[in-house]
Amino acid sequence: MVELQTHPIDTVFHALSDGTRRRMLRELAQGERTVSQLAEPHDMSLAAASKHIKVLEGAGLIRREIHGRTHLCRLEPGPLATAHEWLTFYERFWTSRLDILERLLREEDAQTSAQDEIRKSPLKSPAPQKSETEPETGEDQ
Amino acid sequence: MVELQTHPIDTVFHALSDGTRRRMLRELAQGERTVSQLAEPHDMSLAAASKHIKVLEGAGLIRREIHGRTHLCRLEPGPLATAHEWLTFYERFWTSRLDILERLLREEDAQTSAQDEIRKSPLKSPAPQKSETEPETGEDQ
DNA sequence: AAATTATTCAACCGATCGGTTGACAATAAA
DNA sequence: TTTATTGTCAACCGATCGGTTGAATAATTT
Repeated sequence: MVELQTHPIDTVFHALSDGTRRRMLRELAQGERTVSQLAEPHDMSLAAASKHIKVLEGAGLIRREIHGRTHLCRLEPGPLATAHEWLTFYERFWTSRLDILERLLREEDAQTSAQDEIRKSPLKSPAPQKSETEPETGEDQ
Repeated sequence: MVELQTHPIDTVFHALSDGTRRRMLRELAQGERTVSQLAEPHDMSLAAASKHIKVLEGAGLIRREIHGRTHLCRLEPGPLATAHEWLTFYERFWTSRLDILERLLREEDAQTSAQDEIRKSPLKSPAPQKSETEPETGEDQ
């Protein structure tokens, strides 16, 4: 048993990296659900869904209460807050006006310097550079 | 080639689920870095680090500019903003006073109703229930 | 031209992932 | 007491993950 340290946030981000599990969280945002209620919309065996739920539970994203033969799950927002906080560290990179200006300058620089030698100067961008300043969709699930 | 749809945010959360990659992002928050600069602090082969960098690139979290034989990487905050936004949906669950009250009531209810029958009422919590209201560490990496 | 440096690629490895199936345990309903 | 219902468990499967090594590529230095 080696058990090399796995940071808790590893398991949170891992849990969130699966669409099925994200949909389950969305469902739980509406209120408590049993295991079979959570499983129902997903095209997979109950056992598979049960595993997903266990992953969410392992990440601390949900908690379950056992009432007789049914297990009631509810959202546990703590780890989501932690992940949110973690990402907030990078907020300045997508909000700061300075940074936007910086990026624009870099792109402009890339265009004008497309033909000159790239020898010692460590900040040129000769790559194809498709205009991608807008953040991607976000969407459901 | 089946290629079942993988949501972009899947790859973002997956990229973030690894400590090595999160440390690389932190490093890139300080400024641009070459592949070997990013690899250096990590106890693994350059090839392994290179793979991590490719994962980050695949998730759109970084972008690289090739200058001769060196690859300069820089942070691309868009996907981080997307993930942050995604998590923001759940913000009300960890901020709302109403929700805190709700949770407190639920815990109190659990204590007082520990001995009465749990038959038809769908909102009882008889589980051991260790007090966990505080969000976990957050920390570095 | 030869040697060094920066990086990727391809093949391989064991571990983990996401799914299946079939059996099982426990509760609830007939 | 029998029968359903709810959910887990264990074993298995192919795919992906995170790492290795050795070779290849490409640019720079000597």
